Amino acid sequence: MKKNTQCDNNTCFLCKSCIKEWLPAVVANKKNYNVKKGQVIFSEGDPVTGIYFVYEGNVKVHKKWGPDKELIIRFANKGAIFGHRVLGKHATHYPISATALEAGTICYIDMEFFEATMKVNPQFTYELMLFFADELQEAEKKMRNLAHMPVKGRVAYALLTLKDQFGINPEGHIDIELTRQDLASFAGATYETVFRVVNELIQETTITTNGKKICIVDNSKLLALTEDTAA
Amino acid sequence: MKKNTQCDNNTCFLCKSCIKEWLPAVVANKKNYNVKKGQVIFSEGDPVTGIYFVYEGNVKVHKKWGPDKELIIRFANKGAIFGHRVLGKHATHYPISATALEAGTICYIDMEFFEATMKVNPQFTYELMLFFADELQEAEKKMRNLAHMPVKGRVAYALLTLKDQFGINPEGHIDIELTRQDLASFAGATYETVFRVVNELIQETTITTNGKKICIVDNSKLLALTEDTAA
DNA sequence: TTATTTTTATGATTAAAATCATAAAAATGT
DNA sequence: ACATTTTTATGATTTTAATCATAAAAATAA
Repeated sequence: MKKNTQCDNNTCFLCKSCIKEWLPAVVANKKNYNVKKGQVIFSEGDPVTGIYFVYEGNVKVHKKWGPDKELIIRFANKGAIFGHRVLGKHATHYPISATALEAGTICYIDMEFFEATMKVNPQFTYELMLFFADELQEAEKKMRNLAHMPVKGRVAYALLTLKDQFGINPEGHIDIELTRQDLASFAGATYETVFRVVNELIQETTITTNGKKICIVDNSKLLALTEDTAA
Repeated sequence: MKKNTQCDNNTCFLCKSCIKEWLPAVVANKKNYNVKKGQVIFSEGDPVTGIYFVYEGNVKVHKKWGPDKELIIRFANKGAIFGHRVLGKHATHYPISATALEAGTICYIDMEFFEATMKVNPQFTYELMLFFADELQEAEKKMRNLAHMPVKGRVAYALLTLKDQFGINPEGHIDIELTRQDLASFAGATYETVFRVVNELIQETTITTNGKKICIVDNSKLLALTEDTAA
């Protein structure tokens, strides 16, 4: 990984949540890397060495199944931590992969320093714990959806999640561009099925698309599709 | 809830992870309740008032879908915490339900005291964070399984998980008795499908059953069914 | 700027699992 | 001990979504 662009030490979850006196230590220990589109940052099964933050760009966190299937667990955008599942007791290898969706800059903190950070910053550890609790809630909802919600609902849910995380840009579309395959992997379905479902949503004027750009026209319709009363 | 059996203040995650000096405060603030089989401890959507631990018995944590479907997220057995997802930022209502699988005793800690406990016990908060990280890893694996693994693999995975959590009793079977419906809800499939899959597993002498008792005969076969090379 | 790879597009077919229907057995409450 | 509810059992049918097949368009690399 090329090493040049430096982060501003004021963007990521770590810099924002640790006590100010600790920042010089962070600066001394952090390593910034430039990543290019499609670059694999770490891969499922790699031995754990540290934890990452996004400074610029977007990263997908995914878990593979067989040679050509995967589920995208979440996206990490500006400021977000990733690779943190390795904090658990028996975590010696990354249980997931992380891949850059576009060119950007990431920040790497080795485990040793990260653990010192937690010891010195109980408030940070507390915030991390709260963050995990939120992620767990989200994960549980997603599990339930994968088990019981039809694909159309899951695609609707995926779009709403993307809107929440990335927002709507001035042109009115969700501010991230994913391939249909990535959208499918995020919704937990195949490319073909998601392709068809997206077409349906367009037909019903629930959304409009322009290449990879997606615009939510009828939010309440999407929302309705995620209800357990829909089906 | 009836209130009689008292816990020994030495079993649950809280009592074991907080500093000893804090125990009297715990004892003063805890509330023990006896629950009977099938009793709903709290229900999805109820306003949050506190956090729970299991002293005796087993509890299922589940999330509903429609009027008659659910996904069992996990089981809480002796010592385990449950209801803890409410720690997240915007958590004012329980995102899941908890139901006793058998008669037992639970311990209730109100949120205010639980938050004080975390403030006073950074080590406890740290352990909680690690526990969450582990749960997240497990949740991600389960999501991936629900998205891509066939039902047979998911049932195999469920049985292995149950074995890990509850162990094998002297008679040689997994030390928890679930209805087929609960096993199905845990695997994220319907009763009928799981019923058939269990029959297949019996035919192939991978497992044997005796009513609700399940005995794993060929662990490696079950394990193989959970591999992404199986399908 | 041409070649190669990736992404989108779409129909046809198959497979997996859910749904529907019904009955017997077991467990539980009174 | 009997009535009621829950759980197990199993076949038939339907639905959903995955798989297979193929081609065009778009993006990227040489």
